[in-house]
Amino acid sequence: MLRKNLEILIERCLKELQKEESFPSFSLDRFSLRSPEGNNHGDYSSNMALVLSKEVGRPPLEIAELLESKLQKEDMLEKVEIAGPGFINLFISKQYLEIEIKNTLKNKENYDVIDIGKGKKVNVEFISANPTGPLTVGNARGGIIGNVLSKILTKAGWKVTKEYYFNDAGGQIDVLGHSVLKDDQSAYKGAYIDELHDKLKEGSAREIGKKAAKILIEEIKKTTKRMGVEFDVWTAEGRDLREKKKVEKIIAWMKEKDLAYELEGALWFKSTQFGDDKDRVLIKSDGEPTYFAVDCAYHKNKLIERKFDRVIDIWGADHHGDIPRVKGFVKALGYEGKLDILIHQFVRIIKDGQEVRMSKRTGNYITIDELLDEVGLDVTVFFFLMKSIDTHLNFDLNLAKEQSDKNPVYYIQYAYARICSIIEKASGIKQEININLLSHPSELDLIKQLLKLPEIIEDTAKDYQIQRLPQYALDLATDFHRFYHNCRVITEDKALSSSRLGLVASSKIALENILKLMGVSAPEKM
RNA sequence: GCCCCUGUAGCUCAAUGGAUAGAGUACUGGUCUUCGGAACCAGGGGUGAGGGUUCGACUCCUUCCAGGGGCACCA
Repeated sequence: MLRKNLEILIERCLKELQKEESFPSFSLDRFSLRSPEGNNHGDYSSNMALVLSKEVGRPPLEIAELLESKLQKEDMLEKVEIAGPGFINLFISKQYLEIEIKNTLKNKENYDVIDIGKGKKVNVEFISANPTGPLTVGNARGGIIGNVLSKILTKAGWKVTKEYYFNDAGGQIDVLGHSVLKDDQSAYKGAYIDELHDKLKEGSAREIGKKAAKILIEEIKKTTKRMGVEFDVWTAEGRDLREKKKVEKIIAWMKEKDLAYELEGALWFKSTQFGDDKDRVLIKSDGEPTYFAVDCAYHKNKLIERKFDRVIDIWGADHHGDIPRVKGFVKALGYEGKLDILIHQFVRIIKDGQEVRMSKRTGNYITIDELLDEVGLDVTVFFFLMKSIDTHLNFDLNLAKEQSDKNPVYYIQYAYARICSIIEKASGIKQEININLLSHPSELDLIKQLLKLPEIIEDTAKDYQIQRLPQYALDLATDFHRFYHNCRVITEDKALSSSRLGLVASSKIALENILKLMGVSAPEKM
């Protein structure tokens, strides 16, 4: 990996300087090594001279010069420049690019596999909507985020379990039963309630609620599959936690550790000891455990019983208030730092210029299935992925439908289809890169872009900023289209054709990988 | 009242504290058109307002303005 090898090289040079110039020692993660935006700032740029200036006690430019003198001797680099206030700009040599780009052809679709996870276990839990109705557009955002993160983490060397957690019993399911019966305690409305009403007639509200939930969870499974999500584990609150007495066990543990107390007939968890702004009820005065109590049992199950090294919960913005209590509990368990809770902001649906207030209680919502029917999976996925999860996004259905023809996702898929077509046409030509024959700027830009995919995966596995992926896919497609426009692949010159064809084959692997990571199809023809 | 998120180009959104704030779309003009034109190239437009931190701020701190969400013995 290009950036990784640069880091190793820089580290070596720093160590030499620590000896020769009696620099203090420092870890590399304090510096940035990034691909600068502007032209002529090199392929990678380091700010370390700027950062080190104060503690070394020398001006940035002087430190930069010392490093420059070391780095200049390296074969991996074509050129080292000092610029601006003290940036060290690195230009990668063509010889080194050749080694890396040939590796992509050798390792094929695995060229971007990295191992920062080191085979450790991570649990990604997402969507987790209760089976009281069909999944809505709001659930789609969480689904797409969770799915992509799971794929990224897998590529990055983690052993990933995708999990859906739902309620199969309790108050909400009783309400569902009443709704299906359409009695005076009914709450949910919609076409699916009417269907269930015709189907389920015999039994109490509780029994009917359970039956309805079972049917609905099967529908949810179909929908998630249609979204391209294959969950590994479906955890049911009643079946997997409450009936197995896991709630009682965690509460007994809390009492034993003096983390719970009784007040006004209820049992409370001392969450203020762990950073929450007030204590939280575990057992209500009617003797029933709260959702929070079950959630404690669930997190203990994930962290301790199933031994996940990292647990990621992906929640909607309406649950942000629950973070302190759940994190507080995990801290009490002694597993602080192993739980990441990701909050994504709401999706507001605009239809015919009007906001659709989504509510299962009013029967007013757009389902994922409707969205997929109208807009299609590729466009939907891309649309959500392009935005940071912190964005409050407006999803204008009319606009999405109207604009699906000019959606950027087609630009990327088109590059892929184009590549497939070239490769088919060039079936008799060898794919063999000779870097000395590739000298057009658009060829070298494309090569450097291809080599960035592992870095994209590493960064995203660490900071979860998934909007980086569509951004990269667009950049890559742009570099390919530009290359295509400037450099004819199939020519009289056999050696040149082979080199360019090798580059095309590399591009195919990269585009296919990034499209697959996002959950977008890679069509050979379109 | 308290807590979380957001405010960037006409619109939808990017930008690990870095250099001249970038894409798409829309608009204007151009290229090429025998490997797929759903292509390529060029242009105009800008960080909600004020203060602070520092070599350097869209980014961090603070005050204010505007919008969304949350503050249950619901789940």
